[in-house]
Amino acid sequence: MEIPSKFDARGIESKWYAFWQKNKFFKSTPDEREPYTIVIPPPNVTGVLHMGHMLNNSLQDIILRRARMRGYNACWVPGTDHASIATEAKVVAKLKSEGINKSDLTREEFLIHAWDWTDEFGGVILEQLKKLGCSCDWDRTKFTLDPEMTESVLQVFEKLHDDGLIYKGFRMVNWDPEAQTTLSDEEVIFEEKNGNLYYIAYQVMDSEEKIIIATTRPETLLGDTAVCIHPEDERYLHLKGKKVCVPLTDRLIPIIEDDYVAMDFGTGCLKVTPAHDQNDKLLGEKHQLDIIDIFNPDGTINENGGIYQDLDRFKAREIIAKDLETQGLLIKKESHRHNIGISERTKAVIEPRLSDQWFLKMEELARPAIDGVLNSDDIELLPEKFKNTYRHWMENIRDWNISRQLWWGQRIPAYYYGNGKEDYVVALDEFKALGKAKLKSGNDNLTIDNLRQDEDVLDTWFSSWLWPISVFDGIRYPKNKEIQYYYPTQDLVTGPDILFFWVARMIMSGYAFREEKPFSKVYLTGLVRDKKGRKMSKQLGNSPDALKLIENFGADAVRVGLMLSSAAGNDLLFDESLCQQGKNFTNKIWNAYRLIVSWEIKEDLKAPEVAREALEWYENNFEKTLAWVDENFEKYRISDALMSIYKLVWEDFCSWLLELIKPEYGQPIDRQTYSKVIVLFEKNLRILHPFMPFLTEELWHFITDRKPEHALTVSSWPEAQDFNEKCIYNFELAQKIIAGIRNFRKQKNISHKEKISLYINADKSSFNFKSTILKLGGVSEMNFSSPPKGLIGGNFRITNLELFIPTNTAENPEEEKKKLTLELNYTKGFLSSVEKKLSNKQFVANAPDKVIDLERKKASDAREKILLLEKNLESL
RNA sequence: GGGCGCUUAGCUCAGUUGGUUCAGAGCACCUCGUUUACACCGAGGGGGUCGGGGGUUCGAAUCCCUCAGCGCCCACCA
Repeated sequence: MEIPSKFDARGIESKWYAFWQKNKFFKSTPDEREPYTIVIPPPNVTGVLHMGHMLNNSLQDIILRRARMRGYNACWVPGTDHASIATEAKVVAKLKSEGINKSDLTREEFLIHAWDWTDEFGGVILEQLKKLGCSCDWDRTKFTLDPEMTESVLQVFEKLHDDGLIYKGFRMVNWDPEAQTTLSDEEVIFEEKNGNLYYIAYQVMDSEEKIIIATTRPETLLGDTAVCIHPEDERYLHLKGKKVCVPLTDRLIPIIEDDYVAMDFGTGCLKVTPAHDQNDKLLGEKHQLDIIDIFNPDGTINENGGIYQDLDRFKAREIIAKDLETQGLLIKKESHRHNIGISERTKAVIEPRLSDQWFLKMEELARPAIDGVLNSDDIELLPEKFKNTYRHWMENIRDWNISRQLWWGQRIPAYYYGNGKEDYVVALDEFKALGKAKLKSGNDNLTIDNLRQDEDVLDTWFSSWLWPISVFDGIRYPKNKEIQYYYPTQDLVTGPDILFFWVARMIMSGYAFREEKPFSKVYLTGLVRDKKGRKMSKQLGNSPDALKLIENFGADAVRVGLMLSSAAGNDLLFDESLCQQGKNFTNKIWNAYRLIVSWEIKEDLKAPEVAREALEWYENNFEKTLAWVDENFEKYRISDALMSIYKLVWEDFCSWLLELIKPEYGQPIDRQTYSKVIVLFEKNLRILHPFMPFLTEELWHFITDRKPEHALTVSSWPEAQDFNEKCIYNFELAQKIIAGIRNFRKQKNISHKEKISLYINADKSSFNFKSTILKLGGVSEMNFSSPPKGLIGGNFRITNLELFIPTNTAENPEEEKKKLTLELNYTKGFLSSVEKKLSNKQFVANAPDKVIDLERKKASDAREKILLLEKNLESL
């Protein structure tokens, strides 16, 4: 049967994935083995695979596949996140395109649409992970809105509320006018933008004077309830106690004094808008100011804005500025760079807004999480530099706004039975709520109809922070077999962008609800960027289609391409050429296989010396590399591990071992050599398998004659053995000699087909890998002696060996002489510099012995070389 | 504004406690080579004042100071 010379990934990937699935190789149930657990960072249920997912999940798969091969009970729990705000925004947009407004729907109707959408697109991304080769236990797939997951979330809410950690507060929150919900502080990103600083004149009452105030947001003057000056600001002392008129209105507001005002910024005067600024709110509370909210939820001006009602906030800013100008109240306008908060999801400019929201007190929860990561090393954060960021955030942690004015998500289990602020109870369902409400109110006549459930839902992260526990149902059943077995999990692999959103909170929830860390190691990957270093984004269109990549290059190639240049924590500058490199590698392995199986085996043939040498070296070399690979895996230096395997297979196995044992064209190979090569090839496949699962599985079945239900996936990771360092060193010497010979041929224009003879000034008995040099150097005769006098040719050095190759072509003696003289002078110069160093008393006194020995050796080598060069010069 | 980190070959990065794995790897590049597994290949080669300056040391890519450039996180002086 003809084997194609190019490896075609397409045909085999789905075949092997189905095979693995059918045999339940990825399925995990608790048993007597040690578990190795990873929970997936759940992607957005309606998301599609992007480069970040590919990187992140390839890493998890590589780590987990190796663990599985090493005999652990490997369990990778997959799942998706309901991503309340992102998904709800998508559903709203879709409905809008069908002519349906969210506001026209009831909550129940909207949720039906949302679930339809989820059922239609949900899980697409999980199918895409299968294409990548991810070895998840799909029977365990979870969704953060699954009934039991939701129940866990509500149970946690109830507990935290009972413990007094969850409270309701009227606070300044981040309002997203686009999604019309509040956001947590973490969901707001700040961007430096150009804006204007407007200088506006406020007429002081009972005075001719006007007071000038600088602001970036003139439209908020509609909500001004005071003007504030510094109590010691001499410029304004005489205005104390007076009132000013808010421009464009007839409202009078007081001038108040507070040392919060910076005298040196703007005009030293501040307008106070308690409804729309955090600091103004504090000022307002301190000075008991009125609060005038001027915005509707969608960011338009409300009825408090008089003639400006219904204008969008940015339009209102424009028009108000213009009106001020016409009235001569806009003194000046200067450009000003400042930070603007933007919604992470919708990119809308955040509006600070006062409202009733639910908060979670964080300080107490943070304490064990700080200790576990920073003091006790209970959890390891990789790379370590993130420890600092983590510390800073945790030590300055603020209460978490967990309520969202959305419908898609877990509805807050608070039930109101009266109109008072505290007239509510928290319970898992309305029946339990009723009982509690009767008890709390003392009113036995309450019925379910008297209860109103809070309208808000919980922040998505309030369900995902429980993920490592709730996927094993450890909230509802803390003693169940699964959670006891799989928890704490081993590794968490995710991007640094969700360190606070998710990782830190999981750590807190782990200690809070299990009194134990959720995972031992956190591996934070870099961000995937394009080759120009720009973030990948839809707008830029620089994000390659992940599935297209798999189709074009094959999943193995894409995985290798991603891993080859992604050191932990470093951003990955992705370029398709990386995948090409991966594809070239798959092809190289494929062709090595083709070569091996093309050999005809002859049973009574004796193994040639050169094959014996090569195999001995490769066996040792393999063990050395394996030890290094294992070490890198322990340090989570996955790309380094892959690189050493890459070189082992491509250079050592293909370019050296196979070239050495390859029989002459058309000749058979002996059984012994063949069997050994197969064993070694199979070992290569095993260490390659976590990186390239499909290709290796395919080849493994070709070269082994195991039963069909066996698989490389569930074979074993090779156990590192002792190796002979000396053997490896000697082979390297032989490699250098061969390279020297090849260089020599090139210089002297001697074809590689032409046999040469070689003189080496070494003891024959101490010289290994003779046959290797004979074969790859094209050497017909090796003499372990100095060349006879008068022989024409050239010589060169490899470490401490002197080599001489006779040639037929006569050298130009003058040229040769010149070259030798040059080298002689150079060596003499080198020697004198070393001797000078050795005669330096300070050096001899302070340098360690091994350094001095080294210098002495350098000197003696140089002396030897000088002698040799002089001898050669003489003979010319 | 505060904190953290980075700067080594054309590109992406290694470089552990200062001293033989110290100037490295992969890719790219240049030269040569295809009846002989693979041109998605082979053999060979060039290429770096280790961001600049200063210091400590017998010895610095590595430690200290300083300057410059870049990146990240945190922080609502309107």
